Amino acid sequence: MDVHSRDLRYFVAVAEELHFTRAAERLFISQPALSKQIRLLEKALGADLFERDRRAVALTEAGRTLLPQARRMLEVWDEAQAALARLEAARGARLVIGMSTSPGRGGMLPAIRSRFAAEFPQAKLELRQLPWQDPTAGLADATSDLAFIWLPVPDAERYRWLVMATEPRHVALPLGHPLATRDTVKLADLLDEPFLALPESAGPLRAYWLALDERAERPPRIGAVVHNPDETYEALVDGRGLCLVAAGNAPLLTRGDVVTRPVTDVAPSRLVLAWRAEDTRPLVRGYASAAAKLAEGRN
Amino acid sequence: MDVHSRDLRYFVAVAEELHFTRAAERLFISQPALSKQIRLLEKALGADLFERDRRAVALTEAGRTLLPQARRMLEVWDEAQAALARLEAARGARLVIGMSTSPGRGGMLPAIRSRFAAEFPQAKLELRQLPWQDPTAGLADATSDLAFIWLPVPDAERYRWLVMATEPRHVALPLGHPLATRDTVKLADLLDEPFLALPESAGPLRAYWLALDERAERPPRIGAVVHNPDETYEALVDGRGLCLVAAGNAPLLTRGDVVTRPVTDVAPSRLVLAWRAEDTRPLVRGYASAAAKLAEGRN
DNA sequence: CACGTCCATAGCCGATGGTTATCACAGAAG
DNA sequence: CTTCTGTGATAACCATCGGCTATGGACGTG
Repeated sequence: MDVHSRDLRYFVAVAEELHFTRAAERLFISQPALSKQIRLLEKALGADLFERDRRAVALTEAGRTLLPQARRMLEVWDEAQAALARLEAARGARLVIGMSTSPGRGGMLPAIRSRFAAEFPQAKLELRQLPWQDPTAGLADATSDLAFIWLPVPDAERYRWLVMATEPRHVALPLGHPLATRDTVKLADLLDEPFLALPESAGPLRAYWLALDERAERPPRIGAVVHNPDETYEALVDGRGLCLVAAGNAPLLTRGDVVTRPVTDVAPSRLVLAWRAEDTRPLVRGYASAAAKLAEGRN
Repeated sequence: MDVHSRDLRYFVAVAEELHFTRAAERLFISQPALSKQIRLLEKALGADLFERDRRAVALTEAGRTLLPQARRMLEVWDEAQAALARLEAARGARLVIGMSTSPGRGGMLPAIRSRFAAEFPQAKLELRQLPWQDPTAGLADATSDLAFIWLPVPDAERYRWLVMATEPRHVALPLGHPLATRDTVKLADLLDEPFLALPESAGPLRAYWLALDERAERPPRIGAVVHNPDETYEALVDGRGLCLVAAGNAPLLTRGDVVTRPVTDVAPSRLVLAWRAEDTRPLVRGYASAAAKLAEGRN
């Protein structure tokens, strides 16, 4: 009998959560899909793996027998992929990491690099800053292999990602602005102000940083379109508008006559490490999993 | 990235044969299907596994890296299934082995039993002789879990099997029959004789033992319909007809006034151990693989 | 008793994994 | 040189699989 490693992942997830709905969430699939797959696995094995007792899910003896074996299968496969990744690395493979804004945030980038290098010492990494016309920082046109970008990602089903930071959004203003005297502001305070906007090509991300969804019927005035941190800084001190910015990106703008203030009633922003869904090269996954271990440690 | 163990089996087969067509045969799939799956695996891994050089197929470095890991994955899965099978056995699971005729053949049955018992000491085996109305010896109605039967199996896609013996066919005759003086006979010698036939319900198997395909335009005369070895023996000594019989089954009939003679120009018969394709219970597979090891040893 | 929680079922749909038929090409044979 | 043979790749097609949403039914709980 054959198995799909996916089904083993599903099984392990349910065995760990002992809760189908939660396990399904963790696996990013629907609960019925998970139920069905587990049922099919049980049918294929000819043995029940879980005892569903209306209110509780428990492993059967067969489930307890299978669990360590399933984990081992998954480990062996991980190891196989790592071996292939090391081979790629040894052949001089190079990974291009794109970013929309420097991830900064207390050495996140070097921390990932060192974890990654520990496993794939020979792999080469190349970092690229990309202008904001491309909200995927080079993933879309495959000039980057992975990218640090902001949700929402356009064409979301084409990508996979890992949330690296969830941060409140601030508003950036020139020092002389009346709101600069406040400690915090509300979105309502900003609705009549001109905004700096991302280029049209940024799609839903442009809307997101203009808080379009949250400003109800009040369309924003666009003071300027900006393509990188420097342009943004200049537009701010010029008084051409203000803009929302992730708390962690505030340092990029507050270098002289610009300050940022928390906006207390907008949804926080999420910085993610993303890659193309169809790009299953082990080295790419290797970088992602180095980042995942780090993100885990931080949470 | 996920894998299907089937794809790993395919990969290992090609790596061992270094020949797609032969590997496909071994895997019981078509060559294009195999080519496609290997291509997809390579694509998913982002690395070529084979170098196809028109006349030769060779492993790439990535292929050589993956091969031992793939084997290990498959081993771990085998072990997982064996563990589940042992669990089933420990719970008192019972396997029913049906047979159309006693397999005999120098202790094949005890040999399989002892191999099987070595791995699953607690499993119970039950042997059943079934009359010839059912050419699947109880598989069709699930009263048997595995069965020793003869090809061709009706509804072939519902079953899987393992060839346990390939044997020339003899003709069984009463001692006084004119052909009994010959050492061997040809099918042509038999075309005008009345034949003992399996019941209609035996389907293609009835046709097979009447050699319908091989007698061209000469339909057989049916002397009697027989349902088990005893009936057959009696019909033979009664002179109601003669019949083809696998060499290994000759001892069942040659107990007194019946002899058998090789028929030199009919295709040999194949005795198989069969089970239902959808029955993937590890214990069933365990019995089959005990039989497989034995069959290997014999060939 | 009404409600919420949670797993199962039903119906639907695109992707996957198989099939057969055919191609393109290399080497062997004539 | 042409033809035949063996091999892997490609194309077109089809059933099954793995996902989704919507809904059901059996509990505990307020």
